[in-house]
Amino acid sequence: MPTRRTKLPHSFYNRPTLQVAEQLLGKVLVHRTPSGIASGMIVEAEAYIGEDDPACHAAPGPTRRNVPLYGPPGIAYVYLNYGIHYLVNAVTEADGHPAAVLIRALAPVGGVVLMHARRGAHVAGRDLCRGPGNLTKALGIALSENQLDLVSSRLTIEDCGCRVPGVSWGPRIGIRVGVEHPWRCWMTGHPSVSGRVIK
DNA sequence: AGCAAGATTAGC
DNA sequence: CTAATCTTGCTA
Repeated sequence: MPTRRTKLPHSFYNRPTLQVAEQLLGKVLVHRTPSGIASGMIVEAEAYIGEDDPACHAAPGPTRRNVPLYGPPGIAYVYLNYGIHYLVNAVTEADGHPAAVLIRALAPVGGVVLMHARRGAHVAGRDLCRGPGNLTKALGIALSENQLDLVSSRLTIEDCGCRVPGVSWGPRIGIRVGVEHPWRCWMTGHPSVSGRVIK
């Protein structure tokens, strides 16, 4: 019998963001579209916490773009980065407290054929959802998925009962401010973790 | 109104 | 190393 998958409840996200980030590792991000269902296990995530975190989108205060961060936990925050890539976050902590976990990499679980169709047939399996912009493309996540409820919408995060063998922590990558916080976590040694070095 | 920078990626 | 491409927030 396959392990029963259960959607993570809102209470899962209504906790300190670092704790949510670590516990999201091993969980499965699922997107159901008319084209089919695609899913992947989260292997890398970063925490962005409050207006005092210079790298958090909430740093300038509330704006039209970052309003989801100020809303209730368990909601998706999707935005366009560099004008090209969509990045997906899970909003955390109590309503009114802006914080979120950025999903940076997945290990493909289901819908691999669909992922190849979206990303290109030449892409290696371990690279299909490697990197925050790549995984949204593979799962078909765009601005239309912004503010979806991760508990009850077509975009969900589920617990498959997977055990995480090891977790590593380090500085967040791809940012120029806030690098002093070791708020990036990943499954130690997993091949789908984005290991890009930023100068 | 104009401009620089940004939680990235692919290609040369 | 650099282009691609668009929203935000600051300056004028």
